[in-house]
Amino acid sequence: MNNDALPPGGTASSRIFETLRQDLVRGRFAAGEKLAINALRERYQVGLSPLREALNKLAAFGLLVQENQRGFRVPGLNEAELEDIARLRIELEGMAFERAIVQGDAQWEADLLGAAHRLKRADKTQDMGEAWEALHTRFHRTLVAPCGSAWLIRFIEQLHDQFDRYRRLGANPPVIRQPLDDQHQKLVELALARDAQAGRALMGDHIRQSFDVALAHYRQHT
Amino acid sequence: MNNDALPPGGTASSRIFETLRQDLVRGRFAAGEKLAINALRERYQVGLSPLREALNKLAAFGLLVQENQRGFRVPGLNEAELEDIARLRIELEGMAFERAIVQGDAQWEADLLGAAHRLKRADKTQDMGEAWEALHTRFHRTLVAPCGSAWLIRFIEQLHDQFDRYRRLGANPPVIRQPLDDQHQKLVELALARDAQAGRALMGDHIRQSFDVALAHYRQHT
DNA sequence: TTTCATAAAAAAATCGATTATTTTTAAAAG
DNA sequence: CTTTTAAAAATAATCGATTTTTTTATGAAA
Repeated sequence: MNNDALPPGGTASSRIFETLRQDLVRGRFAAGEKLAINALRERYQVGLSPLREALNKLAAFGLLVQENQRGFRVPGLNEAELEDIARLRIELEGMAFERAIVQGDAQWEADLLGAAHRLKRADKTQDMGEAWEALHTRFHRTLVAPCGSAWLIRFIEQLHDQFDRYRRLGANPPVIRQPLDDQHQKLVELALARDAQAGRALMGDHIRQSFDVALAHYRQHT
Repeated sequence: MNNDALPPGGTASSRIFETLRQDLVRGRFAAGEKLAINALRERYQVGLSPLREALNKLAAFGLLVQENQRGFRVPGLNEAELEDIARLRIELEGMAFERAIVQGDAQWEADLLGAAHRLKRADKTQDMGEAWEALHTRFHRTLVAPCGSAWLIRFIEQLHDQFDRYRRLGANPPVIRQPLDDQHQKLVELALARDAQAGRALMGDHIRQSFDVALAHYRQHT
């Protein structure tokens, strides 16, 4: 049975792109794995042209590695790169959150509270599934949304996808999640208090803690 | 006569990608222009499949805008975005140069001197053509090369392409170039002196000055 | 055995044609 | 006139087949 039907709407190319992006971030493909294009065609029930267009785009975003004349493969994982990604996240998301705290308006405060609330509810009720993941992504997106830089947001989201490849290597039981969730709450408080300096600092701490978790997952995984 | 033959080597897709990337940065397409795929096919003498793969990749890098079901267009230009790009360049290239100064080895020092020398010679002898542009790009790439972060370099190069769309809107006569070229020289000196702080600061100044030039070009252009 | 060359198979890349969607044109209705 | 509708044209997206290149398999020579 085919459990990989694509979402409706848009072009075949854009749908297979988004589906593959998520599957890559979720670790449905092994790190370093060579992608068999024909198998993908089969699995996702999609034509060759839209599939190749999506693969090319994913390679441009760094979610695949493209080698001329020898197709596409899933990028490998390694500790040094995880450090690189985390370090850059600290810089970029710290910068973005600081700017957001300065520039965000009342609507942003409301959005933040909403996103944080939905995430917190999912923390308790759900089993850390994809629903939680989607809310978590949205929460972090909201934190930096009014930073005023489209390019900064673009880079941050790219790094998030990369980071999540490591973070999602293992499960996050409540014991692990608790301190991170508390930080989410405090990030909102600092945003509402308009404390840009402290906000940036806490964002750094938060990413460092997530890094520790992701690193542990990575080490256990290998 | 067809003056747009593609460079040899690699796949058709990779060649048309690189050619289009350069043509976009060089401003051979008007900002906001809708790309007529069939015209491109003709102009660059390339098949539809590799062409579309290249366009998809360029869109992922932000050098094109893709709209589902209505093809590709060249992104527009506007002052706010130029500011955004410059501001991010200051942060990211400043960060990268600072790290490079700390981490770069003797080979880097030699590379820097070489790249600076070739650029300086081109300043005097050439007419600011593509040869100079290539050396200028290489010089800036060398400055940050040993920063230790592949992702940082990736983002910096993306921003460079974007920035150059503005900078190359107009010509840079020697009068304009002189202070910028002097800064190139001083950047090398600070690198050799291992003054990371001052290096970062000067990199910021340099980008700010380039921004002024690019902004002037942009305003004159519209 | 190992190395090298060659043939066969597999996979990647490309092509040309088809299908689907949007845009333009032109005519009809208000 | 302006707006609406329908048809035609143009363009984008996709498909299936072909070509090119790489990888694997096979056997001969060192």
